[in-house]
Amino acid sequence: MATVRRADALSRDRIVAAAIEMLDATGENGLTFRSLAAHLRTGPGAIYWHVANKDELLAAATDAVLNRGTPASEAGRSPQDAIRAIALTVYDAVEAHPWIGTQLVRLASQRVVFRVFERIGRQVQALGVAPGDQFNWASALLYYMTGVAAQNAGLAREADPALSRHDYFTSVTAALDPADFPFTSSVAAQLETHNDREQFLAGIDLLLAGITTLNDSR
Amino acid sequence: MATVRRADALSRDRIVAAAIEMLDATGENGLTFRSLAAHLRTGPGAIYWHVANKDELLAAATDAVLNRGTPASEAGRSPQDAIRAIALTVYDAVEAHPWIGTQLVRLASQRVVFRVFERIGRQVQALGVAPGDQFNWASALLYYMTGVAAQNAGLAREADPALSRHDYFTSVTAALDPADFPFTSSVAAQLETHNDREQFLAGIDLLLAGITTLNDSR
DNA sequence: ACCTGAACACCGTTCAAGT
DNA sequence: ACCTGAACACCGTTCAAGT
Repeated sequence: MATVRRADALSRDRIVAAAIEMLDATGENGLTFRSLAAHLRTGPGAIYWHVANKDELLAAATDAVLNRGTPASEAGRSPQDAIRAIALTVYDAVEAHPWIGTQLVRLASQRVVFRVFERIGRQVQALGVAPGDQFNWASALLYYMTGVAAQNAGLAREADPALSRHDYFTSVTAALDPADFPFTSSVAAQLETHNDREQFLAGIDLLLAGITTLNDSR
Repeated sequence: MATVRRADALSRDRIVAAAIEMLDATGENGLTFRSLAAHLRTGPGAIYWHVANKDELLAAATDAVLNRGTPASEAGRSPQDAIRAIALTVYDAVEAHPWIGTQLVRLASQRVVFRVFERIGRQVQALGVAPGDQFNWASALLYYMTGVAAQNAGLAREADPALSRHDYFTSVTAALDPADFPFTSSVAAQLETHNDREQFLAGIDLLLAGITTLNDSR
């Protein structure tokens, strides 16, 4: 016999879903056990019956967001395209839920991170990379992805959300002395339209080009 | 006439130095305005006379640590070697002070980050990279570096400090089902000695190889 | 000008008491 | 078994009062 529950009973899933909603709406700083409990029309203590602590809650929310939808099958495309697709999945998830960027770097979320690592690693193998390089190069791809994610999350958390990243970059660089920052200033001056997603992919392509080159020369 | 001060008077520099000391000794979670004030034999309010808030204090501490010592001159070496040296400067600073890793991704520290970006960018220019690629490729190098830094900082903050990262990797992967994680498991099995610093450099070399290859093909 | 430390407005987490 | 909400042990930050 299944346990009888009130229709509005709490559950781990409902709590995680509500947490995601609040994180998306009010950012990382907007989620507290008190605000979450109020949202769920209960007391803060109730949440602890279903979730061990805030770290676990954030990890569960990250996990849920990254595993939404069916993971695109890697069949039928080149390993390079598969890696690009995996990378964009993560990128787009961070774009939609900036707070994940912070979580990917936390201990409680390492299970999710290893899932991405595994998918990347298989494609690195499919590229015919020598066994001795597989770990390093799969790691490089992952570090790059989490690096972008963490930066984006950091800015989303603290910068004015009304500012695009393009605006942000130009406003920060405008404060720099061009005499001390010739490269940054020259680059900022050229910058008309700057697409962050394309820039992210350019980095992935750089790593893929490196893998191809170094792999052939060994 | 210079202002007369007690020998043990507070100053921004003394506060930042004490903060670095405490961050190194007790980690990111060990630094509070109360503990810092106690260390300085004063009240928490006193610190606010010299420092706007905790974000500014952490940014100042990060700035101080990354700018210690004379920045190695880039003269006389190849751009590739110069980039490796810049990357290792950051890596070693994070190794010695793991808490910087978290800061490099925060808004208050962007000034320091742009200093690194500038140094990398000049070397990217020295490599003869086409203007249209300079921004993307310098960014890729920076994102990779901060990605590694943030991961290391995350683990240092939360994992058992007695565990080496090698131990950590094997303990996490041991909990994964080899059937679901064939790549991760195979890689973990091969892993005898795993040098994090060398792995970091392998990623930099991958990016450098990519730059050389893509640059020649355009 | 600079310092003190009590007080304010929060946190995450616990736990006795309820149903 | 599950929920409630007051209470505990903290935070960062402010500010009247001191020197």
